[in-house]
Amino acid sequence: MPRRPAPPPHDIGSFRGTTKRERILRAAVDVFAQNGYFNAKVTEIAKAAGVADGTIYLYFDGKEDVLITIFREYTRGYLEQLEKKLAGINRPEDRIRVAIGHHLETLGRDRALAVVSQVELRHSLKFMSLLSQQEVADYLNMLRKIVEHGQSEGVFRRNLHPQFVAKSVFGILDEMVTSWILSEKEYELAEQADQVADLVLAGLL
Amino acid sequence: MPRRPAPPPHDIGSFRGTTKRERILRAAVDVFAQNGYFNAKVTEIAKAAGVADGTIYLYFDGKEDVLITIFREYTRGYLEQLEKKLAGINRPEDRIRVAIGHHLETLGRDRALAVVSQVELRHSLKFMSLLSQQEVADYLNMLRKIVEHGQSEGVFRRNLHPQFVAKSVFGILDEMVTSWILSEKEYELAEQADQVADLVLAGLL
Amino acid sequence: MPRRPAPPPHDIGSFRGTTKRERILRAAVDVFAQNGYFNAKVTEIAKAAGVADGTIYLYFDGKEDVLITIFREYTRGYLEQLEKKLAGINRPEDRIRVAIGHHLETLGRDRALAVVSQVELRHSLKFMSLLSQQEVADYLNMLRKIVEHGQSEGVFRRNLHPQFVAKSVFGILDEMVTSWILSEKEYELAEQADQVADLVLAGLL
Amino acid sequence: MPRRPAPPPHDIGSFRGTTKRERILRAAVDVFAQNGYFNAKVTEIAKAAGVADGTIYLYFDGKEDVLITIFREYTRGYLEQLEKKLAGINRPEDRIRVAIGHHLETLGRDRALAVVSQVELRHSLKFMSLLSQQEVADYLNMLRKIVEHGQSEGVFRRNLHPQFVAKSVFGILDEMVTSWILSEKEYELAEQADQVADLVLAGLL
DNA sequence: GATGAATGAGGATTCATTCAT
DNA sequence: AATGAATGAATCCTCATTCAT
Repeated sequence: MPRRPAPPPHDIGSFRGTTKRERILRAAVDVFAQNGYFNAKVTEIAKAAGVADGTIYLYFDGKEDVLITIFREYTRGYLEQLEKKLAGINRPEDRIRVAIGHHLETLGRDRALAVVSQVELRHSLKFMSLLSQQEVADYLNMLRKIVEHGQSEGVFRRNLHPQFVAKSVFGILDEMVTSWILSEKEYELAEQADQVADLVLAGLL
Repeated sequence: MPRRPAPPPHDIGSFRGTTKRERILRAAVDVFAQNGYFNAKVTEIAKAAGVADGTIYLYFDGKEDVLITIFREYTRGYLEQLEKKLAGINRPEDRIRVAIGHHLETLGRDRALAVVSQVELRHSLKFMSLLSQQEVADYLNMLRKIVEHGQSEGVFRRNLHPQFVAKSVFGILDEMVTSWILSEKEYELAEQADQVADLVLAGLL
Repeated sequence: MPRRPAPPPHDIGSFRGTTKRERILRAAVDVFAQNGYFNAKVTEIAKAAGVADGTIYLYFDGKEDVLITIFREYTRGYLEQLEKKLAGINRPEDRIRVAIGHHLETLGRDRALAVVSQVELRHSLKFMSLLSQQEVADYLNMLRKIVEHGQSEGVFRRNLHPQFVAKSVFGILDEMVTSWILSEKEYELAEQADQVADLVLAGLL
Repeated sequence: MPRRPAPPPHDIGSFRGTTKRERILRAAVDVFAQNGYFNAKVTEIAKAAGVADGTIYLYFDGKEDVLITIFREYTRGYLEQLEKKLAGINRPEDRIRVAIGHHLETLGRDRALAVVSQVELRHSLKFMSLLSQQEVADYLNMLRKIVEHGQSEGVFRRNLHPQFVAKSVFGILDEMVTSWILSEKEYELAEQADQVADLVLAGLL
């Protein structure tokens, strides 16, 4: 197994750096978003990144590894930042609002990344299983703990299963993002944060 | 002169018939669910359907048309049945519960179809756009009208945008289905209908 | 595993038929002889056979399988014919002469096949092992039995190991063929049969 | 201005030295023997030699040049040593025995070199032609002269063509070496020297 | 209508070689 | 002299689609 350059330590989630590795990842996000994973040609990614085709294989095992890496590094950064934001917040309602806001702000900032997240990362059952095992599970756990905390504080209703609520919140957010990338109207995704939080907290009634 | 046999009129949504066309659609659902759309080979679908490769092209324009047809015919049957179920129901809360139950029951009944619905139909932005334009829009409209009706009756809170609520409900249901197909545990999807309805109706607080 | 058309039963060793399978094998012999196995492009074989690239994969598992098949079918035919020729011959010296003649006549008749046999089939240790296990072993066994018969008849010296003699005869013949394909002079390979037999039978002294 | 360092004069045939050039040649013999010439990667040779990939190109024109060099330098050493061994020997039978012994001892001593010699050096017609023109021809000439000497002394039969006998002896030896490297049994190649000589000298009868 | 043998465009990947350091 | 990251040409194989039967 050929050694390869180690991933750079501090630019997680942004891919904005100028190392070849970062340029490849960023180019891949754009090309995947444009054409879809299966229709994306490695040559296109290379061209978009300004490197030779073969260079991609110095940094990644192949096309699929590029996609997985995008997801892994993006998710890691996403979760780290969310934890930081939650650090000083104690009221369960506020914690839910922060999580909701973070989700919509982060994806609303980068449409190509959102497309990859909502569409390309889900192109097969095998791939979805892979991802839902680790990273998505971590995210759902964070949401679940917020709910549990709210329930133990007596702020949230206790007859709802926390894991179920976590999935529901994720489902709503997920649909908002998908709807946004498919929408022909231009609007700020993050604008919907309050509405989502209101619905989740107060219900329909 | 018609290029191909017209679709039969009355077996929509089931694919259980024994015409070649139906057998192809059913086989395609299974093969797409098994391997994913891109990895599914036309030959495999033909073999599973018990027809020759070329026969598929007598009934469909190609592989993609098969997938689109699955979606179209499935969705049409789905919506027709939902409308029937809603026919005698008047209370907005009950109407929501019926819609939620229908969603989870229908997909919970056929895992392969659920996989195609949750995974394969979303494999590209172009495809998602196509579908969300018409059929998904119809479904969201039905949900929206239920919400509007509830609001005009004074049963539902009026400060929530009906379209937004419709998308949220869809998002929750969607996540429940996805979570179900990815789950290693065996459980009945429809069991979650009440929990979903409770959350939607009463909120977290 | 896709079924593939069964090999035709009666034209073993010649490849002169006009089925696609035979045309591919014959074309492969020529292209391998011309450029060497590793430098031979599948496209070239297809073009030489007058079929599309993909057609080769209907009949063979790949480039390597084509080479193996050439060897297998050629050798089978070779051994069958040798057995027939030996059928009516009883004197050990004559049997040796027939075997020697058969070897040189068969390869001397088809230079491209001789090149494949002497060069391309030996391009790797793994490949040589594969081939020497079965087919070459069969050939050596035939030669060995001729020697054993001669020894038991009291015609051949008994202090030589029959397997060793078989290998020696094979080695001499092999070198004559190789030398012939490398030679710039044009001569009939089969002309050397008597000389080889003389040397083998009478030795240098 | 010379493009590369001149080959060192005195370590011919051994490659055991510790100059980079020698280490590369020795590593190449091992890697070629292991994987075959075409499957051998330059990177592997470099790693085995403990040098950088690019360094190989300071000493050789490329992968093929490495293989040719191995052959050239090995053969030169082989022939020089054989000449020395023959220096004091006069009887034709003994001279033949010495040549046979030298062949089997030299290759029997280094299996990797034997593999390269029997397999890798013969991977293409073009390559075989190249080699048979010069070095192999020299070797055959040596053997031929031994035979001619024996004939003029009246020790060997005169009705055999000396060049033909030389090729035959070479063919037998070649087959013994090939058989040895393919054999699963462990045995000393040189043990067969007497048997070969016996057969060559006395024939089957 | 049905068949399935045949097609051939298309693309991920490899690896010998280069050259700036 | 030595390095090894980068290059990019080269090719085997896949598989959706066609069409003669």
